[in-house]
Amino acid sequence: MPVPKGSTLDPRRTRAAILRAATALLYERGLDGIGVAELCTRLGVSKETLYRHFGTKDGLVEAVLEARSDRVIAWVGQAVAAAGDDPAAQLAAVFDALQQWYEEPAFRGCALVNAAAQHHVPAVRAITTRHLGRHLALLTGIAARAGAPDPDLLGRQLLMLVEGATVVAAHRDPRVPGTEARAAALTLLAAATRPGDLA
Amino acid sequence: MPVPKGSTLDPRRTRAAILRAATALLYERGLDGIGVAELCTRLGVSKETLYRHFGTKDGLVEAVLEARSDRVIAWVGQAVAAAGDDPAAQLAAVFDALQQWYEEPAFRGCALVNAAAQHHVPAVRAITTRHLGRHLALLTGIAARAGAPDPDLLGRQLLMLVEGATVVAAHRDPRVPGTEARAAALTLLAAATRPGDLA
DNA sequence: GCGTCATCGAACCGATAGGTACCATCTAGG
DNA sequence: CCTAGATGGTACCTATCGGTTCGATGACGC
Repeated sequence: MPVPKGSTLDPRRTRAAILRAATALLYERGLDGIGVAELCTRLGVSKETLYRHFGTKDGLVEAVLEARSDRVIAWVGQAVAAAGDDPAAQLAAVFDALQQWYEEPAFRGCALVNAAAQHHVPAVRAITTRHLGRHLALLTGIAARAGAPDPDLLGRQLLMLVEGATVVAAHRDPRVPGTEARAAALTLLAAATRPGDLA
Repeated sequence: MPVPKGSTLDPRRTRAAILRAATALLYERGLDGIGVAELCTRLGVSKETLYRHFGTKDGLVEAVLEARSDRVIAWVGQAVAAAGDDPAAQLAAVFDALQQWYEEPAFRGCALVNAAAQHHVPAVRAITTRHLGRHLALLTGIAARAGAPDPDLLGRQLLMLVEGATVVAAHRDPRVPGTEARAAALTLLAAATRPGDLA
């Protein structure tokens, strides 16, 4: 039965629904781990609809990744905003949020970084690079507000902790990396803002 | 012409040659980015030979990853051994070696982590987890020799820096992460071994 | 020297992938 | 109401992939 009896028939809503459902499936199974056919049946969507909205599987993948990056950055940004004005508290909030993410049963590492490891295509790599850039900007902002003498440097070091914690959480015990990375991050922040003490 | 006129015909040597050449290709193109057919032509090896030695493409992949893990760990271990007895110098040597790696034109991130992101298969994940474990043991050893009160914790934090630097180097500027991660690592080490100063 | 074994090259196979075409059917807007 | 557009379902196409098989040929151990 084409067009089930009580359906909504709103292209934008359809597109958003596909995007949301496809995000989870592609993350869980991997970009090449699920075909368009199965994807469609799981989404409850016909191939024609999917291809009309996204043109190609790569188009869908890119849209999924863009949306995911937006969501992640917004999520971390909210955690920071909810942490008040103290830069150290904001930094701690970032890693607390990460730890919370790591403990989700579906956690499989950073979707963007994973995607770039799978599709060596420039488009995907560009999205991932941009994602890391946004993450970096967030961390650099915290470093700057904390009065670090070189906020860009400290921001990059913090980004390494974020990404490293994510990798370790994905491949080893996911219960501790966020917390332990948080401690490391706070140590780096303290050392940077008290230049007389160390190194 | 089967069996070219001046060839060596030594199974072990053939297997090793396949392994070595396949490692580079699979790393550069991705595990699913190159098929067995092209792999064989590039290797100058027939399909039958490849399948007789490795059984299946997954078998080849696993052998490649195992060998790569061995090589990487040995390489880092040598860098540590060459750095003398000072734990801080050993730690610095690790990140210097990493930085050197990042600057190779063919650098594409950690082959093991990339592989795990591509093949969600348990066998590959296990190899990657073991690889991280070996890396962790190395770092924990340095932490212990430095007199850190909780070498396991510091080791895991250092591992995060290693993996994070690798991710950042793969997706952003590869010229600085090693050096900057090295500085962060030394800061963590100093903070851990001087508990009175911070945190 | 002779048989065994390793190897190449090529043909071949079934499965599956991404993508297209067509049509029946339903909603949405006027 | 009635048309236009969105959708589901299905069949289909072509390319490619992993893997198998076979015969020809040469190296190597005995």
